[in-house]
Amino acid sequence: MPELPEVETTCRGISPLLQQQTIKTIHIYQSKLRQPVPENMAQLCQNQKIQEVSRRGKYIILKFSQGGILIHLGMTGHLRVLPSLLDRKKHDHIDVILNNGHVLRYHDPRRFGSWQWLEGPQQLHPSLSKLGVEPLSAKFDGRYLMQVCQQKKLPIKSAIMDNHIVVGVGNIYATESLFLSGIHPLTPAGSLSFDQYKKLSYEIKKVLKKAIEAGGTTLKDFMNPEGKPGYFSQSLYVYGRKNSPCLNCGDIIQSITISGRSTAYCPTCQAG
DNA sequence: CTCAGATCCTGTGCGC
DNA sequence: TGCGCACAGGATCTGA
Repeated sequence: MPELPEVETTCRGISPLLQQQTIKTIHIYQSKLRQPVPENMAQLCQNQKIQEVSRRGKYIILKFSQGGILIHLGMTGHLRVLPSLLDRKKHDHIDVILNNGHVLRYHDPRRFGSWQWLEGPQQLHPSLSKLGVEPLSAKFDGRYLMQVCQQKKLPIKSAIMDNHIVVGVGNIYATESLFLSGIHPLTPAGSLSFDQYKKLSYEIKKVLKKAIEAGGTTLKDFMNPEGKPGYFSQSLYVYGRKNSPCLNCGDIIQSITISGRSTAYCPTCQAG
């Protein structure tokens, strides 16, 4: 389940292997992803030179001199650069073959990901145009969070998971950052104190940065077929710990459903 | 406008 | 041991 840190790690991992490389051809074995891969994707990408590999929210962008590819890993997507075309496995859906023989391989069992062609100014693409601020940017702080949550009655957890407000905060890190902030996930978004907005934005940044740092150790694996990049055995305080004792106070971790997502919290540490 | 819920997909892990 | 089912969740759409 790639969240922002995993996507960032993927981006950093594949970037040096793709930069300035030219695409020879693309093999699309399965085009039925979350939305169909454009039929002319391979054609559009042929002989294109990858100028830059970047991330926006949970999207990875391969930029050409004109146009580019917009990749989302969905729930179970992986990108890996391999030395050759050998050893294709089940659920390997797309291969981008470079002139140097290396292969950027997309693997995605659940096919929740997407590959879109990017045309014209990036920021105008429908998938990018409405995205909120980057959580690790200076724009994301207590003041911003307070401003965008004003008058909102939906749970604060739903608000910080809303792409239009802030990108890249999925269920795991939303759950964790609320615990670390001592805020109950059902608290109406508009009713936090300024100190709570500050604390929450700070904890979101902190938990994401920590995860990215942990991911740095797996960067070398992006060129290793046997490696397992992108997933961190990070210590989680509440996520997935339903009915276990709180690591802070010993109370039993509860779980509720918010917007269809399981949400663990400590009734004592997150009372208010 | 605001917000909740359904939808897409398949591997995993649980109970019986 | 094996079967069946609930569950996992990001983005997008629908409808109250």
